Amino acid sequence: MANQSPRLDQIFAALADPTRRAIVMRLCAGEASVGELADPFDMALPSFMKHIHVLETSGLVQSEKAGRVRTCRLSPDALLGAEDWFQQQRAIWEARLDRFEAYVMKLKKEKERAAAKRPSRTTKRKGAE
Amino acid sequence: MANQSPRLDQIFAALADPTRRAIVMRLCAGEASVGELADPFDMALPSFMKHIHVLETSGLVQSEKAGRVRTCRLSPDALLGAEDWFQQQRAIWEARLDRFEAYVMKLKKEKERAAAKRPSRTTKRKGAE
DNA sequence: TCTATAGTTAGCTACATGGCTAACCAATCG
DNA sequence: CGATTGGTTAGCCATGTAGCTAACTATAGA
Repeated sequence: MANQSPRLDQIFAALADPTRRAIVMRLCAGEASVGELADPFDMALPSFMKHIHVLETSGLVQSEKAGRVRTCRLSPDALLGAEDWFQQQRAIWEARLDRFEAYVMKLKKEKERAAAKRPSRTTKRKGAE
Repeated sequence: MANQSPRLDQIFAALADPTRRAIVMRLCAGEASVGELADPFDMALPSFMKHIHVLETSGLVQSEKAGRVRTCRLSPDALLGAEDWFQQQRAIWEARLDRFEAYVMKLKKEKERAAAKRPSRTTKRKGAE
């Protein structure tokens, strides 16, 4: 099953912060330096750097330093990994809904057959879950 | 833009914990009581209840009490909301890739035209980003 | 070389999180 | 009624997180 994945932990934890989500959104539009990224935020640089670091250890962002400027870019693989998790859950959920629907249909069929046998009785029932 | 959404904060924060992800996965397969949910975990009930509460305030899970048993179910809307966020980011990312690819194609065309003009020069260049 | 720029390191505070125990309701069941 | 079960409340503790300032390093530009 392997869903104890510390990678997912880190990715979701990283995305739980609006500042960090904003950084990711910004980087979706293309790479940028730390300074450029930090500019819109009313926050001291060291605080901001911590966010960058969290994003980096989660694998969502990569960066490299050239001269005195560090350029950050998105690592789309990590984003896809998290998206996959949702899709898996949705698949399971939808499979369950299908099964449930099938069950309801079966009930309905049975009810109809019963109604055909003794058509006088009103086919009313509550609590179909 | 509205991506300061505290709802997303809470959803991602909720999913950052492996215990809570496991609960969500379990609930994808159908509703369950607190006791049933807690059973697989080696954790005191009050600690476990905190996780349930986090999931509930994030909107991922709903629950109601009948008699002395509380039954939990998944609220698929919240999950979809988070999934949407990824899809939006991916859309932006892919649009950028398209633009970038178009840009590379343009460069290539230009290079070819240049090469046609003076075919002697070797068309070698590094660092196209 | 001097200065300004772009990050970085260190170290602090306040608060949130995840876990525990102990004690406490409130429905069931015998 | 009395005991059991299923959950809840209260309160404690250790650790993690988000922010800050101050001081430092290292490159780029004048």
